[in-house]
Amino acid sequence: MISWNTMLCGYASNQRSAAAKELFQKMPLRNLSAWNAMLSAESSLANAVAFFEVFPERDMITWTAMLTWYVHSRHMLDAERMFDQMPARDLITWSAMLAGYSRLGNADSARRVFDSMPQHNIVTFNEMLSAYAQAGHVESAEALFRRMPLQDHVSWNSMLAAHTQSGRIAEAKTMFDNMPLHTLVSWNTMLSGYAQAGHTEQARWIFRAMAYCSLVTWNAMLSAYTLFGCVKEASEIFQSSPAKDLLTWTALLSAYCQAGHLEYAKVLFDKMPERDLQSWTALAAAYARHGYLEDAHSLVSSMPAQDVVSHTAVFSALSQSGNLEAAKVLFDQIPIRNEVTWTAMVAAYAQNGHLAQAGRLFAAMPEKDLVSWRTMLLGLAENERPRKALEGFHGVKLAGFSPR
RNA sequence: CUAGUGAUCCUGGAGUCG
Repeated sequence: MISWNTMLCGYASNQRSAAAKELFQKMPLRNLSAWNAMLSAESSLANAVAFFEVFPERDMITWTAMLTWYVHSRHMLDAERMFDQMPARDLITWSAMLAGYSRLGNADSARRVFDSMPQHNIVTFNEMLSAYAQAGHVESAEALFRRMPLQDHVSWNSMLAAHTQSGRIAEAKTMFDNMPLHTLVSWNTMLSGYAQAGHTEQARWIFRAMAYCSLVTWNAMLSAYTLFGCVKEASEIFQSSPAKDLLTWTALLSAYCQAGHLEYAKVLFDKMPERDLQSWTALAAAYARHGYLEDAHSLVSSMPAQDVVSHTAVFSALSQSGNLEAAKVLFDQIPIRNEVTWTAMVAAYAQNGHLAQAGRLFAAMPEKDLVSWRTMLLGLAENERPRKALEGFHGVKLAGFSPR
């Protein structure tokens, strides 16, 4: 029984869901542990939901595994629903919820969960740390890092990533040099930190210096090139990488898209062994950005699902095409909007000289970030409203951003 | 650090300026 379950988990961690299913069905008898392992090994949220429905019995692990499916799919409302419905919760259940808000960069909700949970352990501290990092609150992350009762390699790596992801590459380097232990993740973090900061040479150097690497390493090196439109180098990395996953393919796809090689992009897209929302969006956005709005629309309508990003990608291309009327119509039609969507609409109004409309929309935005402020202020400045722009500049500080 | 199921760290898609 134990060895069956061990094999099942092996498939689960290799994402070999079909093999897991086959094994599960061949098992002479299946206990609850086997069912739970199979739940985690499912291939998609939809399959997991269906499988969860047919469980003969459920324990806390079953519920938490299902909740984790929702968390990984970023469906926090469903996760909350699970959390409320389940008969009992333990620290891991709480921790899974915290992880969900952490990934979304929602530091307030994360903090609320963190403060409500019955106890803390190293994992929950790490999750809260990472929530601050994700939200860009590096100082809070540092404070927590120092305050935690002990730090393990995950804490160090999270803190390291907090620095690289906020562009503090010098601090990251110092931290890296002073860490008690370097794991593969630490190396990968530094590699992609240099890559994102545009220090491609340094990234390359690390890549060569690494004794062991993983698919993540290859993908990080790939995106060091795709980020800056180096199609040639990117495809060389792609060719030489020993394994490829969805991220590998999508990274190369977006390199082609960025460089405007739409025909290559399409060929690659058709060759991809699997696609998800992000790969669909990359191609659709490229079509839209290069003026092929029809193709973008037809691609989008054949997509299996849509989210804020895919909607916004097509919308923002339309809003930049000069057709303000069509943009207004689409803006109202989009089922989900976020600050990016709103900002695109504000920019479109401003660029067409409709400052009053832009201002009204800006005031009505549910969330404003630094980019939205900059868009509004530059809109005012470019339309020769220096005084209003200055007033707005004051508002940026009031909103708690540091203006640049 | 070494025997079975659930939680935390690194890689891909959209907006402004650059």
